[in-house]
Amino acid sequence: MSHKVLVVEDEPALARALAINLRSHGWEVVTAADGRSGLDAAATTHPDVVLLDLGLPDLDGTEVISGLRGWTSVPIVVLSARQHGEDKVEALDLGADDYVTKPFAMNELMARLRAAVRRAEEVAPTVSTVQVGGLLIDLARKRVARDGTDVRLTPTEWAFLELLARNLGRLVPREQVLREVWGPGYEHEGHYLRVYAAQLRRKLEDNPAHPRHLVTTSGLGYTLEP
Amino acid sequence: MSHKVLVVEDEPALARALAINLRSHGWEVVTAADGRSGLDAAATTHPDVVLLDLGLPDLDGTEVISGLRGWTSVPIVVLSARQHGEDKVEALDLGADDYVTKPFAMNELMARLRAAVRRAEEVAPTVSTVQVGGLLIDLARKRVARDGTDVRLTPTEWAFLELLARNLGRLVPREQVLREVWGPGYEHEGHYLRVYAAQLRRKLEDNPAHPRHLVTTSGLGYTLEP
DNA sequence: TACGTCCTTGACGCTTCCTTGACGCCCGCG
DNA sequence: CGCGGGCGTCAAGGAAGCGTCAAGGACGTA
Repeated sequence: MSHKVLVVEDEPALARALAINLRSHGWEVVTAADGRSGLDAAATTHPDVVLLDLGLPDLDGTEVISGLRGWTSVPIVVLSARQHGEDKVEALDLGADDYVTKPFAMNELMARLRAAVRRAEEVAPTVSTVQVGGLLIDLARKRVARDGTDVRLTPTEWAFLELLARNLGRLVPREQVLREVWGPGYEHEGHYLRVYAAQLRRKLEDNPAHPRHLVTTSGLGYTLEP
Repeated sequence: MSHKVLVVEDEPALARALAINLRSHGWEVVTAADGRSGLDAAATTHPDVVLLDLGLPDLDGTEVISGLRGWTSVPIVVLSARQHGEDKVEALDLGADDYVTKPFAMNELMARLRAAVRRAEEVAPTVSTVQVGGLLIDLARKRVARDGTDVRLTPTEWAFLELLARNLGRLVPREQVLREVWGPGYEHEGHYLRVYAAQLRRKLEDNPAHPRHLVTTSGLGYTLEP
């Protein structure tokens, strides 16, 4: 299956070249043009690896690394123009996984990204399938089985459930659900949440009136409880 | 088996010479005389490799490379009169796989084309045959047999089926089918999907009205079920 | 030129899904 | 004690997607 890389790079030409090359090698690519949006993108898209240029306009590269390391262990590959060892050491110390110096060969960069993802997966293998009670959620095939038999979900129901499954056990805020399932601009359509949470419960819960897995936290959001 | 090469070359004499030589070496050859028709041809004929002359009348060669890399990872071998490294680097960075400078030896060109195809097949190893129920799908020979007897498919039907077969058991999203079978820009032509899914079912399913192999998931896409 | 193959497009009926509205419940707060 | 906001439920309307048939029309070939 294909992996997702977040490219944080402020120079448009290089960002574009990287995106094209990565896509042609089967990566799913998300780009951000500065540190702050890079941190945001990492939080919302959950990439498998981050490719981070140290020379950003808004934040020092080390701040971005710290900002990521505060909450995620996603592998970080640093890209830098500086030849010398000083901030290489600093970056690696802060928690970066690898370091590539400009100019670089695209082949080498690809190899290092692949290696970073591979190492991370050895430590914590990617789950393409999530099990919750009698529920088996197959993220790759976009399917749910309840006690062994397939359950039919509509596209929107699936998008909702998938989002919760990817954040298993974590509370997903109302606004994030609305934004990621219905798109930006729907952050205040709270009614949708209630309708679709009810539909999912009817299809997935043993007792829809007293859900044990798809739990509401009033005023905040929803959680898929293991 | 024979591979298909798309030759994008504006100079008629050279295009003809290339076509003759390639055919005599067992290649199936499709030609295009400018960038735009080259992109079209790539989308409609699905070559195994593209041989691209950078000096085209209508588009910059780099635009052609980007246009291809937006949706396909077919290997690209660039042909150029310019001796020096600048646009070589640019072409390779944009996602070209190899670079040949004019004048060139036909032998060498052949070897590089073969190598490009070989590398591509190593990255995405070809399972040469897929069996689902009474269907035997031979990816290498581009053939389908149903209960032992050959079934005639049109090129488009084949492209559709091949895509599903290469993702056996996985859901292939509507947009991906449209993009990879009809080319970029056709992502919203949902009607094509219905027409061709029906044709394939008529030819391949025991009961076309209740398909057991070519299954559609409403709003999402199609799956070839083992 | 005539023919055959195949892609494209239109029309129609049917099913599925999204959206929206109405209503009742619970709970905190004035 | 009444009120309002967030939540859960049900149902209806319309929009979008799906399956099918068939008629142009482009293209290559006899």
